[in-house]
Amino acid sequence: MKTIDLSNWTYIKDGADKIDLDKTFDCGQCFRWIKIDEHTWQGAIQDNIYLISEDIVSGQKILKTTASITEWNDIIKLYLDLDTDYTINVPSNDTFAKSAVKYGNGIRILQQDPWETLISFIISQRNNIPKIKTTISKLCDSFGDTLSIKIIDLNGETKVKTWHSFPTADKLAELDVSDLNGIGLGYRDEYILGAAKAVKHCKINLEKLRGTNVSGEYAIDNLMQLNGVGPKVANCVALFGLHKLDMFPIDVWIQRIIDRYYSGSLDPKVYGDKSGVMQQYMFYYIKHSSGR
DNA sequence: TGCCAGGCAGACA
DNA sequence: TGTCTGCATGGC
Repeated sequence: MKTIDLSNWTYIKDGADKIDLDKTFDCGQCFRWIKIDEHTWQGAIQDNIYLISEDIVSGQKILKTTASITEWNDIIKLYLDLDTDYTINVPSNDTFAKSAVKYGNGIRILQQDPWETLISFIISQRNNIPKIKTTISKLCDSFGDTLSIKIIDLNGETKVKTWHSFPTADKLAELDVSDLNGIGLGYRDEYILGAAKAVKHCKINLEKLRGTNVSGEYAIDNLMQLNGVGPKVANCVALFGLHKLDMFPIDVWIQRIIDRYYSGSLDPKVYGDKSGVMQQYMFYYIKHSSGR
């Protein structure tokens, strides 16, 4: 059983100024990270639970984590994408994009599990973010493996908490539509089962699509072979699950921006090979600022 | 109570 | 090829 000792944090200075945890975990790219206090987020990476927190020490921003320094360097730093340069050259007359970059600064595009991302964004269609989170949580509680974590608090008292992993493709592929009643998937239930069977039977290989030698366009063509996966969901999976940072999902919010600020037409290529980062800045900006 | 949500598939012209 | 419509569910 994994133990989290809240009196034993690992302190990280390197890269701390590159990330804003609130923006990163609350910008709509992931749905299972939970804010447990003013500065701390809890989530799972590769079925291990971690806490990550922000703090100020001697006037300098630092990160604190319950992970070991080895886990940080080998797993979490990569997951948070802290080694990637997010510099974007914005055209000088593109005032909306400039504002979005400033407002969204600190968002990192997480290197999430492709399978979880695929199912999460199939669920996302015609749903709002609170509903997406509720539905995914029910799916995990019903069909994920139960993980137990021992938490030692600051008083030395031990509590055991349970957590459910994201259900595997093999697990979901065994199910019938009726098994998904009560999850709240609505008409998406058959899309989920179809995707699970496609992955189980190797009709689509998400790990292969994740390869750096595979283009975003090729990945999207493959993803759209799945019933229930259209251009928007495929772009989100490519960006958030396959880490194709040049993909630019166009949802109702981005389309609203394009209509309002770009006279109905915007070529994401103007933002270079990090246009997906720009897309997320714009999405966060329009949803959270008074500019909406 | 009614509106709407990080869309999609299928029908139709 | 482009446009239109129905779709399950629940948060607000």
